Amino acid sequence: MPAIASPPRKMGLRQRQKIERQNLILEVAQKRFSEMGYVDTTIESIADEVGMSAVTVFNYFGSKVGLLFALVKESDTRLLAKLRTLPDEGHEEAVEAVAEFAHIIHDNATTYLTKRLWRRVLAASIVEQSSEFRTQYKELDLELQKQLGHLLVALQHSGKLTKDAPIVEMTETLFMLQNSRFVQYMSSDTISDAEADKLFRADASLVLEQFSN
Amino acid sequence: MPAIASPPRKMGLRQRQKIERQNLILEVAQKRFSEMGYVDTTIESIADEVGMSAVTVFNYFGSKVGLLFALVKESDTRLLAKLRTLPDEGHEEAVEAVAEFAHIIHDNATTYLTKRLWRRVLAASIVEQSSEFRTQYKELDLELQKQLGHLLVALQHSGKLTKDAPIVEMTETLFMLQNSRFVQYMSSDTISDAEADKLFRADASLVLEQFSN
DNA sequence: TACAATCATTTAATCAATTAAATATTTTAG
DNA sequence: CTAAAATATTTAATTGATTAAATGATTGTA
Repeated sequence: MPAIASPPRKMGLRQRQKIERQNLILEVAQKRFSEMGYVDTTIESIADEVGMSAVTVFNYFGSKVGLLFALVKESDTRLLAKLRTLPDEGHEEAVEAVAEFAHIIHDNATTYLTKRLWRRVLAASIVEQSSEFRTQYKELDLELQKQLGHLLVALQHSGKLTKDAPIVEMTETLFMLQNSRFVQYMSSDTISDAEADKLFRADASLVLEQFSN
Repeated sequence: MPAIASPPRKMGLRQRQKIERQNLILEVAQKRFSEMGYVDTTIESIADEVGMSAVTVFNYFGSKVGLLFALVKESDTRLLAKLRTLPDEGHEEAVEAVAEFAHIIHDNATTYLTKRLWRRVLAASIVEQSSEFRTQYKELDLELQKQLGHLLVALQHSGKLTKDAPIVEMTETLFMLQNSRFVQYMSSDTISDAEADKLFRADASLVLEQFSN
């Protein structure tokens, strides 16, 4: 996996090194977290591999979950890029389109982090009261929901949804459903992609059907 | 808050003491967790108050979250008792009935544990891979979903829902929604009961409306 | 170039959960 | 009633994240 940002020129040595080091840490963290799992990866072991002290890693990312969240941030960036192209494509059915939306999210998520790591992320996003994590996570959710909203509007314009469909409420409810199916999917080691997809389609049908053409 | 079980007679001293001690620990844990929060309550401080060693507490409940989950179990027992009486009462509307179902869950939950503690519980239920916690939590969910199913069937029988309503799918989807609104409610310190209620009603309407009489 | 102010990194300490080893209590069989 | 077996409890490590104190490097300025 590639580093996030390349160090821009015209920057003090300090800044340059900082970014380089951060990327290095992220790379190693991603590898070790994925291979060994979150708990069995000590910050020290990461620090050792990149050749600095554990406290330095700590200083960069604030805490162990901070490090994990930094990884999530990378995955988010990519996800949003992919999603923004979605409403343009023509879809046969409203349910199709919404299922595709969900699929992109799942696909992006599992490509970058393991299910076990996602569980950590989800747990942390619930529990870390104030701190930036929860905020950061909320913002992503909000952005995703907005994208889903765009999608529904596009579907309405292309006549796949009726004129009187309550877009705002549907967006809200569908997003909730997508979200909880995501959690369900990540929480289970046995559920297949196909099953997860099927479950969400059933949800979406119940909500969309009455306003579909 | 009362102890869960009273020590039955005709039981070795050991068994007797065990139950007494467990209850004592639970009582103190409940108090300290609620007052100080989960992180700022050390097992040691609980042990001190009940006059035993920290390791003993550990032995009884396996781990710190184990102790928290033991508290949840108590709350579950009460919840199920309350819910089982629900389908009997007559309801004006399907949405009403389902909203009441959700309300009972929220009410019971907040009566017994603080929101902050619930976040810990939710997080742990996601993250504790195999171990009994996840299993235990799943079982409760299953039982709750079953109750919701009963409720929908009752609504159908009393003519509040149409004959052709797909009960199974609706139960599944509504339960997912209820669950995620619960998480949302617990995750936010600012959202009011009324707001949470309103959000879930909107969800439920979207699902139920087309099959309501 | 030199030097003070900043910022980074490291080494040393803390703190709390968990685990292991040692000790004590109950139970049970004779 | 008593000693071995079974079970509980405690005291003594261990471990790993986080924090504090000390050390080192870089930058901006005269």
